Amino acid sequence: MTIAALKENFNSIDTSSLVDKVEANLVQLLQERKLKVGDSIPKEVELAESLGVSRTVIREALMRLRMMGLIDSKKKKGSVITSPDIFGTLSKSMNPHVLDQDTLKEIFELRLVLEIGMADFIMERVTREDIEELKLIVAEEPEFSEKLSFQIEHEIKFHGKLYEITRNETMKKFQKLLLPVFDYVHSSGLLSKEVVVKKYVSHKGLVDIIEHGSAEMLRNAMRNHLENHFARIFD
Amino acid sequence: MTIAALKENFNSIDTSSLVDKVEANLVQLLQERKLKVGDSIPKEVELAESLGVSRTVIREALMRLRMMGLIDSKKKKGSVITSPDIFGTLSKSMNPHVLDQDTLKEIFELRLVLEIGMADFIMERVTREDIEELKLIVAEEPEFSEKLSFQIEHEIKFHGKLYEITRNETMKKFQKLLLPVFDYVHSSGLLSKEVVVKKYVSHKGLVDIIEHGSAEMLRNAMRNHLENHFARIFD
DNA sequence: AAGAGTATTATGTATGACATAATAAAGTTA
DNA sequence: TAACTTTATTATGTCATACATAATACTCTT
Repeated sequence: MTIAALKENFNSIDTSSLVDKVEANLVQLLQERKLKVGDSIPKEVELAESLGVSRTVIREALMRLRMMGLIDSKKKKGSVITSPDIFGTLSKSMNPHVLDQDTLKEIFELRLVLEIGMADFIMERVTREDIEELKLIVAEEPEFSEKLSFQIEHEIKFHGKLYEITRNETMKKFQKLLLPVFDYVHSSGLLSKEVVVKKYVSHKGLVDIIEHGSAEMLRNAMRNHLENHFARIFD
Repeated sequence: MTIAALKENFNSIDTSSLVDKVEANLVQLLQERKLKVGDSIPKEVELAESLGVSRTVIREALMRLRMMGLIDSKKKKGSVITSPDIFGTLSKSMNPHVLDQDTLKEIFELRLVLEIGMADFIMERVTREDIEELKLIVAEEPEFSEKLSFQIEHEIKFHGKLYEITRNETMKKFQKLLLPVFDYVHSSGLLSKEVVVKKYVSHKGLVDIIEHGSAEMLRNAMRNHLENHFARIFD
């Protein structure tokens, strides 16, 4: 047996706590029984008895499930299955103040990646109504002289609509999560370079392409539109 | 006051439990003190005393922080600050078996978005060594006749390397998270359409572009490379 | 039969106790 | 003195019990 194999073996000895096991147990139970949303699971004391552990352990395990968005606990009612919201969990830790700088920058980049990459989904799923709405939003675009908060608000509205067009709820939620971080990185002095407020492809330009262009064109236009941000990242 | 405003107000009445408050309190404490990784926080009993709640509540709150990846608890040592791993939290709930079908499909899409969108970061940050490594990986590409598991393994290796080239750890972790889901959706009968094993831009083609082409070219090539997947999603 | 009041129930909180593992301290041997 | 072993300490992990609280079910009154 090699050293590496030994270590592997050593690491794999069961170091998990009781709560860990109970948690795994419960998750397994949930997926085995194929429970529907709204179904309720056994009471804490029942679980404690049937699994042979204290209610404390059960409670901690249930709390984890709750944090995972698998269940929701109500007094008297007990715990019921809920549609798991993967990003609900994340939203807690996605706090600019608790994340280190490197991670913050990386999240900033992640947003750029998303917006460029989602072009195909926008072009595939955009409707007549979406385009009309986009045009409306663009029409309301604040003047360059107006308050910064207005401009940011408008930015969010426009790009938020783009996410909506993808008809991908997960992506939309993800964006909502990234937003405060993006904002934070953008406005705090985290990025060395200054903001160059050159005008590249405008929102209007993007809408035109969404209406008449192709996915490929949209990708390129979006890349150009985001040039200000990219310029701050790359040398 | 409008109905909506009323409801807003109504929802905002403090319905949070003690644990919620303590949790918020602790998070605030951590960010205020600007604690470094490795620093330890007060013991459970101390916290319980100073905040005037039971140890039970403290423990539940600490467990949440632990799930957020903010702290790590060791016996005797107490709890210490850790570099928050935002996706560590997610990995638990990112279980194909507990996610509903719609979410699974959306995650499938998310991966496609990422791979197309990250072209700029690849082109910006790729090194000579990366390209050599990519070439090596491509050279090892299994024959079309070989076992499917080999091909999948190779896929993961190649695309994993691409994520690595972005030098974005967060993105890489995110991909690692998405991987099992992607795999699950791909192989389970979740997508209506069959897999069309037409050959589009190959891995080798992608490497060529990374070596000699532009970000724009890479985006288009990647889109083409992923056509098999897109075809299964779009009608 | 509708409403008010009461009982029940399951989670939320509090407390105290012991188990366990990691560390520190003390002691032992070369 | 240094290295090793044993013992003590400490903080988290687990357990048990009791009471608080809120949501539901039940009963009684009118």
